[in-house]
Amino acid sequence: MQNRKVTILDIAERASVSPATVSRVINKSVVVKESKRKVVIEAMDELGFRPNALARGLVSGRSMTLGVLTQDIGSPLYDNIAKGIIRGLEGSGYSAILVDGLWRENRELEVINTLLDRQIDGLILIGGVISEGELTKLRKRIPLILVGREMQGWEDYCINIDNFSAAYEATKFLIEQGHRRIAHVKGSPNHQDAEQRFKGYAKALEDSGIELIPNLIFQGDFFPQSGVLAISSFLERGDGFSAVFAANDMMAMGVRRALYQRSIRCPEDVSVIGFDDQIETAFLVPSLTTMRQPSVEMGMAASAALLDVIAGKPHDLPVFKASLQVRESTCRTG
Amino acid sequence: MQNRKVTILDIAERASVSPATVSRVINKSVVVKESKRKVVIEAMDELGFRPNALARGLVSGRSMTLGVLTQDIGSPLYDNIAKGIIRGLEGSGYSAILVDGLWRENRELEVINTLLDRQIDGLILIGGVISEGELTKLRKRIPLILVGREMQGWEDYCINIDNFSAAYEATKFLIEQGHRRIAHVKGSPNHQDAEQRFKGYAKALEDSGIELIPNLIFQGDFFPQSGVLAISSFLERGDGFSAVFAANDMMAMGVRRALYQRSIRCPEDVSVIGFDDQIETAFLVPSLTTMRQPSVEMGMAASAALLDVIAGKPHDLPVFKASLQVRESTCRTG
DNA sequence: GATTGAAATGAAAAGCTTTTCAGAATATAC
DNA sequence: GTATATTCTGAAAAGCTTTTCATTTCAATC
Repeated sequence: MQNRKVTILDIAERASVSPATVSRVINKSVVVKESKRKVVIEAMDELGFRPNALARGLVSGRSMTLGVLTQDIGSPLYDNIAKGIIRGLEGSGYSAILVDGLWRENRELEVINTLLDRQIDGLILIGGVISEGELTKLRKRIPLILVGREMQGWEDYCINIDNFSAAYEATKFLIEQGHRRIAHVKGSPNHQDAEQRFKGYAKALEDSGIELIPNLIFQGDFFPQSGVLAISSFLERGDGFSAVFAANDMMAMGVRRALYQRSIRCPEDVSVIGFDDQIETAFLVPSLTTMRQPSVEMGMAASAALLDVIAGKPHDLPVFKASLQVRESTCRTG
Repeated sequence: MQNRKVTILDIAERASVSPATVSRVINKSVVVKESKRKVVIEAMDELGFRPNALARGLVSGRSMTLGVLTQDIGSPLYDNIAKGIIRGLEGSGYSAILVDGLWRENRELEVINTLLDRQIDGLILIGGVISEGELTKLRKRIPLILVGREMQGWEDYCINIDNFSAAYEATKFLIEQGHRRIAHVKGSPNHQDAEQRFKGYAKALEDSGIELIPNLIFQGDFFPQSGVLAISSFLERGDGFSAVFAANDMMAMGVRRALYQRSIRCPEDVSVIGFDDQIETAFLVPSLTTMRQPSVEMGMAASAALLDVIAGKPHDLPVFKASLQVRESTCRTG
């Protein structure tokens, strides 16, 4: 490790100017005479000077750091949102600290505190189970954007697709294909999007005069295995079904797998529809019909909006819509 | 936003002690008399004091922040490594800034500089294409761990599976199953692991006295689509094959998909083997035979090692081995 | 050439904490 | 009760930059 870091004072000395002037050159905050500017730049190059972000943040009050709270790194949807967020920061001078909350409120609050300690300038929450009360407190302290989650009266700062409508549309699509007995694999309990998707499913059935059969609802957890278990459960209980709507693609894969193991053909015997449109879904056999969620774009919108909020500029959020990707895993029935 | 942040001075005043004493209470660096300690703690609680990490980092020289350079957020393997890294930091007081290098050396060096500006205490590189020269410079400046990449003479700081041997084993497995014409879908050019996997494949053929057929090698990019293109290419060129070894699972899915579209059965007509063992692979139809890579564990080992290096303690890296997961996509031939 | 105003610059403070050093308080030994 | 060693504590410096404020420099005007 090298001896001592080169500071703005070293530059000042070498360029025979005051530290203040060096700072002005770096930040272009005030014009400095070209001759001095040049000699300062040279000095910086020669000494390989890089300003200390900690010191800058301390005095300026802007750390140029954003906090991003995701819930579970490695989950395809959230990773894509995070990717969009980080991509959207490119060229802005901001960096993101990524932490995960593991869908536990305590943990979420704890890691948010470590972010606040680091004097982040803004915060993006992806999903999560923090209570509205805590969120209200939080948003008073720091510029905040919510992705994949909604909050009453805070719509201008939430980025989400309408999960209810999207699930409604997915279910409606199955109904239009002639399906009457449509099973549903729910996402994790307490996940807002999972709840909304379930409600959209239920409403679509209701609007079509189809009775909702509790035996055809399975409480999953967004992992593929729960799709497998769901099929076991449905079959065991004996209520027939010709279609399954899974609250995400991974569970749909599990469903598909379980059908295959029991020699139930997809889509001829049972149609399967997923949610999210993970990149792999188009390559499955059969390829998966699913509701696409523009996750990367949503992430990018989140960071763009947050930067505007921080800068005190007006921001507007694009409306994101889920779109049905009809592929091979669904077909007309009866 | 609230008026002014509460500082250590406010606490000092309220507790009628010096700021130094407050600092000592916070850091437990020196014992302070119990009576004072108590009153300081009370003052902190009442005022909701949280120390400013920027100021701490500036004076102490330790930012308690690590940099993590991944290449492409959203890639299953790397996300799992990142997950392991972040998970491994839990309870250590360290946070991670995650940046992506997009497999472009320029970009990688640039984002590393922004990390260094933030006075990170250590750096983990996941994959990447930074030249060995630059790496050598870098490791003199800052504690460094490489994951998913190797460097001559720097083995103590690299965490990786032996991609060559793993690919050798995968190919050997196919050969033992009676396959002679084994195609290979390569990973992205310049990716070290992709190269190694190809070499392992080639060596296994050679050791078994099987000629390597250039027409049965396809240059992929780790995305599923290249698996599809690979099959087109193989078939077009007319050299028959009974097995395909894809350098990762996503390409294997593409391969599987393309076979299906041409009514080539898997595994009866063509066996397919992947690499990485993404969570979904066990649920595919047919489930995918693949080389498992313990990605999360590798990430956790990386942060554990880095923390040791930073602390000046000796560290030792576990050896990670890929393990073949035999599933349904492969079978005996001939 | 003196005067005025604008532009450029420097000195010093500020931002918040840790750490050093010296001094005060307390305990121990005689 | 004094001398000595120990334990605590506070003042001040240090860490590196930005920002304020005052001053200097310079160009423009009369």
